Amino acid sequence: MDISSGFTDTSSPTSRPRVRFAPSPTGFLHVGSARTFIFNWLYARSHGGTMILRLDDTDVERNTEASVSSIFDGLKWLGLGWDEEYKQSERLALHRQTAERIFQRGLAYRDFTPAHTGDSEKSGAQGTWLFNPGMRELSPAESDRRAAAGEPFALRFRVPRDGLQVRFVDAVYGEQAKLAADIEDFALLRSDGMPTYHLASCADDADLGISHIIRGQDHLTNTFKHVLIFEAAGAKPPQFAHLPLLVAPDGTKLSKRRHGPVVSVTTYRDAGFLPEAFINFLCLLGWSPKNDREQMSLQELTAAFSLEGINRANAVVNFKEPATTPEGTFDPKAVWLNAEHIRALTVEDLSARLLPVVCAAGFNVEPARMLRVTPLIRERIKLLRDAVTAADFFFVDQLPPYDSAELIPQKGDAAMALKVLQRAREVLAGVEFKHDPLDGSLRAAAQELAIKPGQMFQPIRVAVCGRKNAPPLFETLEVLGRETTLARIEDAIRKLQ
RNA sequence: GGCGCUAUCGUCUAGGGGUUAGGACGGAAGAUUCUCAAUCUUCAAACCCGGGUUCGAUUCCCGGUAGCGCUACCA
Repeated sequence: MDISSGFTDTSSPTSRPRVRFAPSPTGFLHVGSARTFIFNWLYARSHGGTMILRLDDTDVERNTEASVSSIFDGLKWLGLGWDEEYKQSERLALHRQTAERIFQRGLAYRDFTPAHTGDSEKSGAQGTWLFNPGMRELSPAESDRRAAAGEPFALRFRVPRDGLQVRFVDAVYGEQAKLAADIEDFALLRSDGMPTYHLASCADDADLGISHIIRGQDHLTNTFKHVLIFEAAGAKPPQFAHLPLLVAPDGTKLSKRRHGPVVSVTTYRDAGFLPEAFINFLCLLGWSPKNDREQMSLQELTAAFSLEGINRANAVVNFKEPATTPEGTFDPKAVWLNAEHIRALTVEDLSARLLPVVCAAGFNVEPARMLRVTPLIRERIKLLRDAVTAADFFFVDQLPPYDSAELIPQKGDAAMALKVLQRAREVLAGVEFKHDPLDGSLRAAAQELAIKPGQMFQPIRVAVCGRKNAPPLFETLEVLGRETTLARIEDAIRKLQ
């Protein structure tokens, strides 16, 4: 008889799914984990379900507090939140009870073999890797005797060795089947009594009433073991949905060691990504709304999300391998999406997000001023950080030094630049500092000097901005004001003389 | 090695027995413009290979190849 699950969806249409994100605190939150969190969250929200955060911290050796706070930092930035929170290390009693129940049913056995020291004899004689010979067949009496004598043991699942097929249906990968004979007698309890990931995870999933397990595809083959555990523990396995993995351009799975900080969520935060843009980007990796939509708000994503839209092939996060320049390393699509989301923000909202970034860069900026500058740079920045270089001249008293040759307009010379600036000084002393009057008077001045408007504007632009590429001139002058403008033109004239 | 999964432009993807194989990012060219952006237009760019099935396969099946995953008293 086959052990199977998931062939029928017994959940009624009205039942609320319960999903969980279960990171193990052994490192920072990386982008693949973030995407798993997001997909779970989206599924829960789009079905009126419950999102659960569970720290899978059964590996005492490798867990760190720093990792816990790093994961919370990342999740907090995403801003999605969750409904319930658990820590596996606080649920050990449940895990042991579950192990005991499985053992009592004869579906697990004690393995007194000393813990493996390494990868040793895995590829040895065929079949021997499946279990430790001798232990599986130990008589109950002998097993009890050695246990009573205090001999340490690991508890192993007694995987059926007949022709049994373990089956489940994956919402993404379809029907899955595997011969139990190809599954090793995996451990449930370590010799120190601590549960393994497989046991703790299944025991908790059952106990917490998890209805859908949405996780990385690296767990696809583990799921056969999990189905075995659920059944042995007398629990109905939940629905499964495995997500294609996020990989680096070289095809290998993302790792900080190999690929650097681009795999950490906080790197995106610190570079000035909008969380909603980052979420949008991650959603497009391995999932598609199938309608050519790309830029989507969280509401739109929630409405569009479905397990059917998830595809099966690994997705490359297309960052540049040598993580040299911070901005140049990100996937160009992520950067583009961020720019799209920036433009979708109201000026007030964008301004409020820009302010702390600019202040953190060392500029002393009033909120009111930021609000006036924001419309001038919003189409010129892709990451929030870009505001620092795009708008610096609005925030300083003294312009940083620039080459006076920059003041010379196209097809002109220093004499023309000087003439332009001197005329501009006169004009700007009298005109009202509003877009239209500035436009009109400066164009008129160009005509008087018999030069093109561009030749008139460029020296002024460089004089007030300190560089050639900048926001539109009249709006810029408006924000800068007469005093600053005239002072900077004065400086420019001095540079030319 | 064993077992499992996957394969459409450089990247993310849509599609699906008969299509000019669609979109997006990035790239190139052009338009617009006071510079830069933004915007608009255009262009280049893909069905891994081999067998079947079929009137017809990129699509369905099988095999190969490649990549990835699991194969721990890690998760």
